[in-house]
Amino acid sequence: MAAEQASAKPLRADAARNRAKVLDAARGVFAELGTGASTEEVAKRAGVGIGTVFRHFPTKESLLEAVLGEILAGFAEEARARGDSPDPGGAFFDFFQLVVGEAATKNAVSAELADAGVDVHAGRDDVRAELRGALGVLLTRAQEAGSVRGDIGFGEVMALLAGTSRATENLDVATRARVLDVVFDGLRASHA
Amino acid sequence: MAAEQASAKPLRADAARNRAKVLDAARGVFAELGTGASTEEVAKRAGVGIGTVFRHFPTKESLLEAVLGEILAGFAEEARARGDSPDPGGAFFDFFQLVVGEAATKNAVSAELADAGVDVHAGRDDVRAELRGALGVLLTRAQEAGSVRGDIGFGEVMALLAGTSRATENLDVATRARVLDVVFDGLRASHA
Amino acid sequence: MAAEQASAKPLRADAARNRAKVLDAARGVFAELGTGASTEEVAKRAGVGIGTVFRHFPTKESLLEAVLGEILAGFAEEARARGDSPDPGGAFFDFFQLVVGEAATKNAVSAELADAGVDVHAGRDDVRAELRGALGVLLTRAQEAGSVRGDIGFGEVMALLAGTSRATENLDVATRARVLDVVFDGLRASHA
Amino acid sequence: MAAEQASAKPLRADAARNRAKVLDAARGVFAELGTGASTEEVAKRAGVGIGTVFRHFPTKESLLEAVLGEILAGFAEEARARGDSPDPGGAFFDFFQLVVGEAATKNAVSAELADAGVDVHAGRDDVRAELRGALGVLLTRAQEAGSVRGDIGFGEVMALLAGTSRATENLDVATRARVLDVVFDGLRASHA
DNA sequence: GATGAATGAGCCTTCATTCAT
DNA sequence: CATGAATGAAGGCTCATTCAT
Repeated sequence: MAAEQASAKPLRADAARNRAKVLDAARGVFAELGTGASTEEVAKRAGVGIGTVFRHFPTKESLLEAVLGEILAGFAEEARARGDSPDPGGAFFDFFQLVVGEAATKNAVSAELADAGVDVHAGRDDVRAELRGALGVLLTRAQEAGSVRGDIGFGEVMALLAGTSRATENLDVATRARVLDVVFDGLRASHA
Repeated sequence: MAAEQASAKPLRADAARNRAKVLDAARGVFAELGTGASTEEVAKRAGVGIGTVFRHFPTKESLLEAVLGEILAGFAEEARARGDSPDPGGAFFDFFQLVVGEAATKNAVSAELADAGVDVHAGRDDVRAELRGALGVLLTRAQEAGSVRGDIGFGEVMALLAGTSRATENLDVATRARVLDVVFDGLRASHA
Repeated sequence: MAAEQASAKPLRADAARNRAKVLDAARGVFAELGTGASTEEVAKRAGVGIGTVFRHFPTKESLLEAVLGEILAGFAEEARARGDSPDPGGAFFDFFQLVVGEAATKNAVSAELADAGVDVHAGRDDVRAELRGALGVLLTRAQEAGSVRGDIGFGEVMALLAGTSRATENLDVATRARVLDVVFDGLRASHA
Repeated sequence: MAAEQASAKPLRADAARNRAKVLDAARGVFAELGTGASTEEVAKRAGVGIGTVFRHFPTKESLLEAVLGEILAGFAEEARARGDSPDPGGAFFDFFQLVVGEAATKNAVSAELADAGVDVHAGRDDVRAELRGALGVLLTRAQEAGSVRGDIGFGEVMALLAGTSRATENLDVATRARVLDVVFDGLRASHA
């Protein structure tokens, strides 16, 4: 009654633990091996039977979605945390850099980020909405503060985020910094 | 310049024709269906037996590489054609836009473009060198003309090219234009 | 009537209730989905956990057997009820038709009926014996009354019952009636 | 040019041989182990790789259909061969017995026979049509000769065929003979 | 006793690659 | 050289059965 939290079933303690293990393993595996990695590999890394993976995520696609959801949720969280920063511009660019940096390590992140901008799969709309909301705040405030050009919206930022992440994936730190600098300058441009 | 058939075999006329058919088909198939498309599909579209595909490209990966090579070669060509433009800045941005636009249609292009920036696969170094040369000219001239910031090089441009292509793949035209505008502004920035 | 719990355990009230629920559900599920239906489905329909199903029926096969037993028991009951009919021939054919009609609805019935004629699985001999007894009475009386040919026994009737059920499963009513008519005429034949 | 025979591709000699081997193996495997037998088993018995089975029959279902088709075609052939017998009644019953006898050995036959009566799967309509034609002749002639009752058609006969086959599958010879006798008498019955 | 999460063998199917024709 | 049949590893997914809670 008090804290029901999620949606349907409370999920037994061990089941929840396994679900988390699987999700974690999946994140790692897909990051390292790409989304083409086998479900078996995920199971192995999670230290569970393959049946367990499929019990929690009845489809490979659903597993992918869940991973993406987690990532996006994490980003939304980060965005939210910066929502009332006294330095809106800094907060926005800080967030941008964080996301891109994340993608540098985990290969799959950017791939999935790309999907996140567009729609594609149902069910994750909630997470996407959250991210849209939190990032929207960041963006709007930065624009109002004059730190970010006013002629772009959520869609453009997501695309830039995904694109820069992708572009940056296998680059050395210095080059990555320069690329990011270019994009940042573009974002600042007073439309010119 | 002089010598045509780089390495060993002169390649009979019909063989060369088949090689070309396969390459064309592969380009189309991978563009439409992604790199996950089956080799069989390529053979079918090329109108040849699957054995023929494997005779010319002993591995699926080698076929992918060849396709990438073709794409890069085409881009190198385009870059070269703009090498002595009286408007260096225009030439550079024109080229950039052309590449990104191409990727908008052919999904696989950007995926492969990504690899092109870094090294990854051997054998394609020659094409990459050509592209580097031609694009280098475009970039340098644009920088000398003050149209592009001076603190970036080939690597950064390739990354931006790849990233923007990816970011832009599934966007509507208007959004795509805006994203491109941001990147362009970033590239123009007087270092800031 | 007298003795209820045949063999070992008295079985707690709720346990017995669960057993019944499972059996009922199984009957329905197998009838609708065929014997290939999953045990999980049975559990779901019964409103119990899958563990409960396996507690009562340690094997899917044993569950199948139990279902068959129930069906046969039901038939035995029907046969018994007609055992002292003043119209032995009518009783026999009436029973035959009843069984075949049942199978028309519940697909699995006939499949299992087939096994019932022969031996196959142990443990169900008691039910089979009951059916054999009750149907035997029906048959013998019908034969003595001259309504059914005398050169056949229980085995033949069971085979005919199973076969006709099967044959009749997916037929429209009219055709089914005609097929039944043929078999009935054959059963009546004075050996000829 | 001379004998094109089939439909699309002439099929290389070895390919045809393999197709036949697979079909034969499938027939045997499904007969012995039921239609639930694995495709792998079929491949093993045929002495080919599993890929070969799927090359010829892209789906397990298509393999099943092919097997059924072969069986039906064989029956159609037998029926046709008896089409102009001087003894129409004998021809009909002879054929009936032949089919039922076949089923006695090969378990799957009757299972598939059942489907054959109704429609179920497309593609096999041609074989079914042939059988319908040939058996139709047998039936009509037998009816005209007064050997078979006139109030039944192809559908009834197919159902009886399938049902009797099923009923008879695991019976000893004597019982089988008696069951068949009953059905035959029913078929002869002057409508009664 | 009941529950349902965990397990893993096994199934169908795809596809890169090889090789006889 | 071209062809396409053959191959078999690998992948996604299901399901009977076990066992900790």
